Amino acid sequence: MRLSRAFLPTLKETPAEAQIVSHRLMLRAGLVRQTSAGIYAWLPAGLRVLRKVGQIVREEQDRAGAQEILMPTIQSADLWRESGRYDDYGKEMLRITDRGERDMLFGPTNEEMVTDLFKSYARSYRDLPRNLYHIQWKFRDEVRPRFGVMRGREFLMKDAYSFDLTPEAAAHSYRQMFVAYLRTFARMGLKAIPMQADTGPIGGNLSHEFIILAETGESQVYLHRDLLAFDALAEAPNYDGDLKPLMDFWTSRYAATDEKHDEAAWNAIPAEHQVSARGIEVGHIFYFGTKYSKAMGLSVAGPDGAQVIPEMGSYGIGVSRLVGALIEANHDEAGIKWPDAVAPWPAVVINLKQGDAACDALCERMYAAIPDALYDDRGERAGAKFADADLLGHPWQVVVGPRGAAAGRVELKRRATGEKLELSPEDALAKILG
RNA sequence: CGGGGCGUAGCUCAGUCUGGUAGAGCGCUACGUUUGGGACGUAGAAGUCGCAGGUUCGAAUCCUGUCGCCCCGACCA
Repeated sequence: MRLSRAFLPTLKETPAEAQIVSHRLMLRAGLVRQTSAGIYAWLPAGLRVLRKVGQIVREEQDRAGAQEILMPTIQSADLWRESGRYDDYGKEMLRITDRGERDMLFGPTNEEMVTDLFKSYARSYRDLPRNLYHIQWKFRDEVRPRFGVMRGREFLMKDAYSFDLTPEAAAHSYRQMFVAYLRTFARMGLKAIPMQADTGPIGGNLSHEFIILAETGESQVYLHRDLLAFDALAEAPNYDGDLKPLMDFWTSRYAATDEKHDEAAWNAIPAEHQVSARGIEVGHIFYFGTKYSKAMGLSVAGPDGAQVIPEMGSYGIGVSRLVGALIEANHDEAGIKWPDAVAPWPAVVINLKQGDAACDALCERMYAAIPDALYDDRGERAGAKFADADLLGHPWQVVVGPRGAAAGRVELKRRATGEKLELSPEDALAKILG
């Protein structure tokens, strides 16, 4: 994409409504535009990130054996009356009436719908286990939206729903998602720590929140320092095998949010291993048994012919929230520092002197050689281009000036570290593409 | 939902107390000079002062209502 033709409206000053750093940078870098409280339009750069995040989520869900579907945003109130949640949900649910005076709603989540959907087809235990997910916009009419896309009213979420014959099988499905989540966040360059969460009426220990550490996090969290050194991508998991050892490993150190914090267990940890910080919840998984399957009349024939009510779990990842969270975790004074995996563009080629034949030629050559690169071919001054490049946070900046072009050299800057190298075009390409 | 604050040019804001018919910086357009970290000069374009009533000879300014947005708290992926 040539910047001279791109819809990439960057701002020098921060709009007054933005308080936290990710919100400020998302507005300044032209990633999103607020259209109402907690509702955002995604501009080209932001949409690219949103899609990359979603794609990583999708790949890891598929790898773990979940299957993608796409359910509607608008749901019938009748579905929610079956589970009893229509009255329970309160004003957070956006209720709509259609032209036929039917009660509808903009879905805040999809347990009812997916259970009803699955019920239409599942007949026998042979139809289990199954895990269905979708990545869809949700709406929760928050009393007080804030923090930009991290706490919006409309948000993009991946939600998966597992159906199993027995609690033991459901626990396996749960572990599959647990492991898939570790990999998903790690691939985005995030250290997401699983922390035990409230399980509601089911009990047990099958509910975890995945939390990343950031100064602007919404909740206080406590964890053992070892967890920060664990590598979620160290080995490719066998999703059909026994995942319990892996999950046990990840839950072997203390990690808790404020609500679940246990002072006694915390004090047992040597002070130098204690980490107390703010955290952002980016994922939440839980097992809830037959709550919805029972209420919605989902049952299948078991091996012995008797009807069995499937055990269910649900698994959420805040896809749009992650875009904000990624910025919270990767930025400096000048702007965003995108991890390679989610950057809107892998590199920007900065032409410091349009009209200089050698400069133009070398830029065109670099631009053509880097797949999906951005080319700053605007007639701006160098400082403006550098400032925009730092703000947009492209992982690599390929700076081509008249002196370097004449000598057959480019300057390669790594945004994450600030490291700058004078290289031949070939060596620069090797570093970027390597 | 309780408490507080703010709506004036694309963005950041001044002007409101003390009514007299709209300003600055940035951004934008044109031209010239510049050109490796958000240049300078000259000339321009751009606002029904959130909206609706009211008071007044006259309202961005005073009064009433209303809508929107933000912050703190309670709540939440």
